[in-house]
Amino acid sequence: MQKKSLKEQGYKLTKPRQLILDFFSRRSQPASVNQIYRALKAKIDKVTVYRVLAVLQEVGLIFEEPGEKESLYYAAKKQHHHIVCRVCGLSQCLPCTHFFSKIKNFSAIEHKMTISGLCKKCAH
Amino acid sequence: MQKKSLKEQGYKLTKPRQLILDFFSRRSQPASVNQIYRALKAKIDKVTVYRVLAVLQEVGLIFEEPGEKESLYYAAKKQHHHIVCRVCGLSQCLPCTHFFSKIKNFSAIEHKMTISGLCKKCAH
DNA sequence: AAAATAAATGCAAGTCAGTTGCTTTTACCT
DNA sequence: AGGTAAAAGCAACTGACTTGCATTTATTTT
Repeated sequence: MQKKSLKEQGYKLTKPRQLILDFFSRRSQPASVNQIYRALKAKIDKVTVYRVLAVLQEVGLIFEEPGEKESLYYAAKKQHHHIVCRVCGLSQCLPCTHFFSKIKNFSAIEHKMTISGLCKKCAH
Repeated sequence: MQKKSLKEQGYKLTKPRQLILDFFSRRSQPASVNQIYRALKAKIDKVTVYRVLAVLQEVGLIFEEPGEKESLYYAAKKQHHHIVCRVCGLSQCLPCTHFFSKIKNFSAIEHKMTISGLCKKCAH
């Protein structure tokens, strides 16, 4: 189960970490730092949100996502494709297998694709 | 030619705008705001770089690009696909027709694709 | 179960990208 | 050349994210 993973990798299972894991277990869409912070404002500091997200990412429990409006998005599952509304930032995930053919309720204007890896120089 | 386009669309052809257009005519790869600013530091203010880039983009002389290291990248030609080195930020453009089969000198780790458009709610 | 301790949190202050307001300068029109 | 609207420059601001440090807390040891 999820909660063991943190301990297994030598991290403490603290209240803020629990709260953010719970947040993601209740939510299927990606979330920005601010969305997470707003949801937990009463309970944890914003700095802590950043730090917890960094740890959870390191441990592989959440993943960074590209988003248009606010800069960093995170999600509980690694997903490679999404459509993002340019106006309100609404983000919808597309399973790879379905891809273009399944886009609904969106007038697609353009796409951007980035393949990140290591160039010859940096690959040692 | 390029320089007419600005005037044709009702914009003045000022020194900062010339300098940035020249910068792009000498450069085939995308550039970040800071790269542009560093190259022209002696001659124009950073705020001006931002404002000129906004105008040139509006007029269609340059285009925004996704980049990994510094946030905003601009290029003189609209290109949809690139590979970005996670370590040094080196960015290489892929003509759509060639795509994956042509990637050289890169060990691709993963890709991200974003289709941006308008969701039902925002499309009016 | 209580004390010890290393790690994590919270707070304050800092950095860095990008923006805004306002005064001065400049391209272009006559 | 002179007038004027647009653009540049400067300073100060915002918002995302980071860092340093003192306090708190989850786990270890007894």
